[in-house]
Amino acid sequence: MERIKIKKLLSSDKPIEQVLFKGWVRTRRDAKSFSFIEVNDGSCLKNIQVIADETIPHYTDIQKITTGSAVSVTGKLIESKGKGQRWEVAAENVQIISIAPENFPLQKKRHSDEFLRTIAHLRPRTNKYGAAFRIRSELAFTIHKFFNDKGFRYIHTPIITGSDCEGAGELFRVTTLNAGESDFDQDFFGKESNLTVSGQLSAEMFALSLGDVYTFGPTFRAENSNTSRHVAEFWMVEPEMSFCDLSGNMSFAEEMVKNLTVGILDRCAEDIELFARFVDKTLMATLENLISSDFVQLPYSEALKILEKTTEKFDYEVGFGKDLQSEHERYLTEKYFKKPVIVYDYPKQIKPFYMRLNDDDKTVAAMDVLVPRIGEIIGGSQREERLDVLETRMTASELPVDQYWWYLDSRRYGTVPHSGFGMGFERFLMMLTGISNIRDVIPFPRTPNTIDF
RNA sequence: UCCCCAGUAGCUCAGUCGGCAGAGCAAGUGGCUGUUAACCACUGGGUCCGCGGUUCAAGUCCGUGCUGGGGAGCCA
Repeated sequence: MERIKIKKLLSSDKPIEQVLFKGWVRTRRDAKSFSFIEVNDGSCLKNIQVIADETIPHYTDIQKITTGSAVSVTGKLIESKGKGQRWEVAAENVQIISIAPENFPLQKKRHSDEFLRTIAHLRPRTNKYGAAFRIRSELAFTIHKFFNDKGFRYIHTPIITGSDCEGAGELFRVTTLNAGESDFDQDFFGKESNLTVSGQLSAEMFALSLGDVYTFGPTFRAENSNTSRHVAEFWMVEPEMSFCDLSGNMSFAEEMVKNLTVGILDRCAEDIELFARFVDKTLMATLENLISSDFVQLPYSEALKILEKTTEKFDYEVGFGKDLQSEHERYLTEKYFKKPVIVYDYPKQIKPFYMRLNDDDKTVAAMDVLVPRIGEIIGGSQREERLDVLETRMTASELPVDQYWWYLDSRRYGTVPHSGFGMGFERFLMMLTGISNIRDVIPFPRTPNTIDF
């Protein structure tokens, strides 16, 4: 007999004479002449209830089954005689695959996220984390589907890079040298190399050949960040589009955020419901608001005016040339507009060299998408396509221009306006689930001083 | 890296003014029951985060280190 997933069993529209399924026991309760066993196989949030009557083989062994044990069950799928579930399985045979001893850490009660983080290898067996990682998987699929439907090509940009290209923070060194050796000529690549902080520069080359492209892969930052929104290894989605200006970039970001949210609400309704009930009571209202409202498009200079006018007290003052602080961003998106806000045209001195210089010579065509509770979820820009302007800005930023010869080539040969952005995959998951710590939406989080599992 | 808070049973937490180490859940035993975070009774379970100090006496006060959390910066 073929094994059936519990998700399929529970969605059956009629009884089934013979079924076989396997999974892990969440709880067992003894009645007078039989035992209730709840089994979960990870295919969905819900467990299936098994009725193991005392007349079935090995009943005394079945009574020793503990939470966490693995079982294989055959029997009949019947309508439940009890309340609380439509279907249950009248077992004909319950085979114990393995018994979890009494020190199994997950108990039939609520555990704290902090505790579960210390057993990250077991936490996907809980309702909440099982749901979170099913949603994570579905979101990845939905992203690929969205881009594929839009005619974008998926580009695998390098994980190991040869220079401090992106200039976005501290890098993780990649080397085969031994400790104490620092002669990069003798290193594996013959020069200094690091883990990537962004696939953007590579993606630009492919946007300028395949048209619309995206990358979706791991990204590494060696920043000593200790917050609920930062990890050293995370995943980023980076679309890059030729013949697209900042306005098109912003519209596209909004369309993508909405499309992915709608997709997950549709594909993961049951799992999202868990978060709406137990993690964030305002989740559904927040997501409905996100889908139905037009995102605000707000020039940086206008954002400053709003922040200067308000009576809200801030720890940091605002002013042209100063980047918006978290408190400013949160005020704009959570209190002032109460919906997602795209701030654009930032002062050039606080943004990287590759962002296109505006005609005012003071701002660049940058844009950040801010959402309530999370803050910045997307950062992007129209790219500087003019060779002379780009070189000037690189020199001003004291970058080793010669190392970027290949990047500059794209501006020498058939350069065109193009735009793109990076979206934090984990931050998007936080927004979708209401989970407040980024360490809880990635299977095995990497943070300063922590590389367990 | 900076600021703030916390660390007590397997888990969640209480512990008053410095004076015998506690509860619920979990585990074990027994009972009851179409139960559903089942229920009832009993039993076992402690390096009070580590180190140092003050004191007749420290879970409690002081110093220090470690770990975790919240906030900030950096950013996605």
